[in-house]
Amino acid sequence: MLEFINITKALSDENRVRALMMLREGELCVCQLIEMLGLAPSTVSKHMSILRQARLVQARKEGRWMYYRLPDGDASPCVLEAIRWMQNAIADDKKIVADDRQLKRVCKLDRDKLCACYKKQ
Amino acid sequence: MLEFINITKALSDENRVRALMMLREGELCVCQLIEMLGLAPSTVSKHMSILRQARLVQARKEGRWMYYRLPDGDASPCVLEAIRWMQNAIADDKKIVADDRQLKRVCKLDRDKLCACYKKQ
DNA sequence: AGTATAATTCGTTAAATGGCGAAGTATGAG
DNA sequence: CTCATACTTCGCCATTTAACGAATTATACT
Repeated sequence: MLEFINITKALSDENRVRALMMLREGELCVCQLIEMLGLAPSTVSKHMSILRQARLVQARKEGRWMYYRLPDGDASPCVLEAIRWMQNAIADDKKIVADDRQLKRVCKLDRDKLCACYKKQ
Repeated sequence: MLEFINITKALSDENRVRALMMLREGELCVCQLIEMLGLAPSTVSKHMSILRQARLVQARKEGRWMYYRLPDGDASPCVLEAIRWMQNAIADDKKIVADDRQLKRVCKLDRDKLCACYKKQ
């Protein structure tokens, strides 16, 4: 029950759901997520830690960069079903489609431009 | 997206999830849900209206009694998938199993005893 | 008509949540 | 070693949420 409620709570915020959907094609680092979501770094970090606690994402640290990705196949059935349900439910959503397009552009930026998200403030 | 978030929000409260699970065997009236959840009538009513707004339950009024039930097969795929996921995820949960047992007892009480939930206060 | 009952709506309160910036941590570059 | 960078943690504020009791609505019973 606790696992289930943790997952539904994690999925009950639009920005977290958008972040999860952005990870469909593969891992992203936090500065890419900051750029995409348009939120403060601290806010994005908090969101990712909530997703991580719900086991909806896995994390990998490489040097200064933290990468988040969807869990692999050996994750709990509850988690895997949740992700499948989410993807089926909102893959065609307007905002998600727009994010998909935007993400392609963001992924082409080099690290300097990406991390310009910090300098914006 | 709005539909999806409404559903995840509705599912992110334990009492609402318990209520949904109690409806697996068929419809229940509000006083039965009050008895089962051990919450104030106004609180239960609010919970059911949230579930209803998310289309996770349907309602039927018969005289003074309001009955809630799970949606039938022609509900939206998003809703149906959510319910299936929930049931798979927590059918074996300790609290849910305890509720199942308790529900059998509550269903045997006659209306007078059931609606004693109002007199308790 | 008048009363009792089942449920909902309203108003309030305490706790949780999402947001931010400032401060802290850890890693790489000079 | 020192500094910049990528991220996280902390402390704060505004909003939302879950809970309750009181008041209200709707339906039956007498």
